[in-house]
Amino acid sequence: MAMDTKTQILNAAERLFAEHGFGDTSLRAITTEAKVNLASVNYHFGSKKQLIQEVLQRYLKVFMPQVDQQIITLLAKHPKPDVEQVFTSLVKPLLLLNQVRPDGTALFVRLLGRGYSESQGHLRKYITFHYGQMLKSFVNAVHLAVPDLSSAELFWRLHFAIGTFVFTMASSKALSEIALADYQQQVTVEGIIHRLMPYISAGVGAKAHTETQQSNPVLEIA
Amino acid sequence: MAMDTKTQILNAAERLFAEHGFGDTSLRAITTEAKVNLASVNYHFGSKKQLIQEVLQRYLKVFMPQVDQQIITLLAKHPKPDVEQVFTSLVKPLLLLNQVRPDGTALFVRLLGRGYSESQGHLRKYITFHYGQMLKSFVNAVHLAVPDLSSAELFWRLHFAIGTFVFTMASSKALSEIALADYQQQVTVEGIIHRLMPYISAGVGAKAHTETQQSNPVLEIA
DNA sequence: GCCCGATTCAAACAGTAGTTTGAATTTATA
DNA sequence: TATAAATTCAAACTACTGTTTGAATCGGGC
Repeated sequence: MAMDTKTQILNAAERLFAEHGFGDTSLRAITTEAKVNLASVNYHFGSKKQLIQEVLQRYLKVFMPQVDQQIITLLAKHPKPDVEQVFTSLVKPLLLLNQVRPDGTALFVRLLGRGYSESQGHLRKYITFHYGQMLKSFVNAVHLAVPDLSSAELFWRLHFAIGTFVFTMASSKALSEIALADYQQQVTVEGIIHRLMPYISAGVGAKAHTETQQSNPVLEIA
Repeated sequence: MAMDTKTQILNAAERLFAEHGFGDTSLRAITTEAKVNLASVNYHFGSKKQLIQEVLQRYLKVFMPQVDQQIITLLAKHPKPDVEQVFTSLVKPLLLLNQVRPDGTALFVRLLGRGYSESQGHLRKYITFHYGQMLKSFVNAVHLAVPDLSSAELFWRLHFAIGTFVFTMASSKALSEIALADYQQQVTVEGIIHRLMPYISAGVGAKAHTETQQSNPVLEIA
């Protein structure tokens, strides 16, 4: 059946993409793993680029509305949430992805990491375009938690947070291996996510340093 | 003269590597930019991989001893430094790289970002192998600043910090463009580095969360 | 049973990659 | 200046990429 082939491709692709990255995973590797013909990727998806999008979309369409829901619930209970509450509201939606696919949480966060590192902004634009409103709700919630930060400073802090998260997840396999070898720690993606929360929360919530410390005046624009 | 060709290749390579990444920069693009023959890369460097190493090595061999020096100086003055002091001791060595090459600081941090994201651990191993002792000094200094963290927790925190730094630097060009368009901020790499310090310091110094919160017992190893 | 659209398949295509070759040329040495 | 080594060069080589082609095959509706 047709749907089988399509799903087999998606499943094989996400595994290989997560492990080796998009650029270093060839369609031949995917179709071999999926036990389907090479041409079926272009038949069912049109191109490799669209395949990548559909791989991510399977998770994003579940994840983003869940986050939106969590933020609404959080703000209803705590109109002035603290930073850790806001970021922790990402955890449940992330763990829920294990119901989308076996090991879905780990796959998704690794794919996200790959996407951000490899796609020179394509993924950021894609998410902004398709989920712009939900993104804004989240940013606003963070701003409620750190009202003293300027919008510009918040922009930087959030991208620092994305960097922390995305890099850690993209490297999570290597890091887990080191942690096991050097510290006898058996690590799961879920464990890493929980470990990240205090770091990101403290970082985003840090008192802003002497703003515009060495920077030139910002005023040449009327 | 031979040295000219070699240097021209290094200069062209680092610029293109920093902008497009290692994988997406072809030797043909490098040799065209450097106005030298294609085969001269393999003649002078042996392979693309070795070229990448030499590009990084030009900075690492200056940067790492400088960091070592800074840490020694810091600990002499403050045997119990705080987190921000330790991380801020990276700033001067970073800025010094502008004397290695024009715009050297920006080039180096971007190359480092690319190296960490693209080379699946090769760069980490390379640095550990060649600069292991200096690395340990730095880690020890951080541990002095956050003595309450276990070694394992410190391991994670430091890799979170690397992630923050490396991702931000690899994306620095895109982020700067957004900051300019959306916030009329004229941003320099030096400015970003200073902006990172409070975030990273607060993150690494954050109180450890309920350690082994949901994790399974670690004890199946005798 | 036949037909038609959907799907699969092996094969080839066009483009790019890093690397190698061997002759031409430049540079240094004596 | 003659010789030998170092370097440059155009060209080809091998390998791999995503994509396309056109025929073979499959499945459901008449």
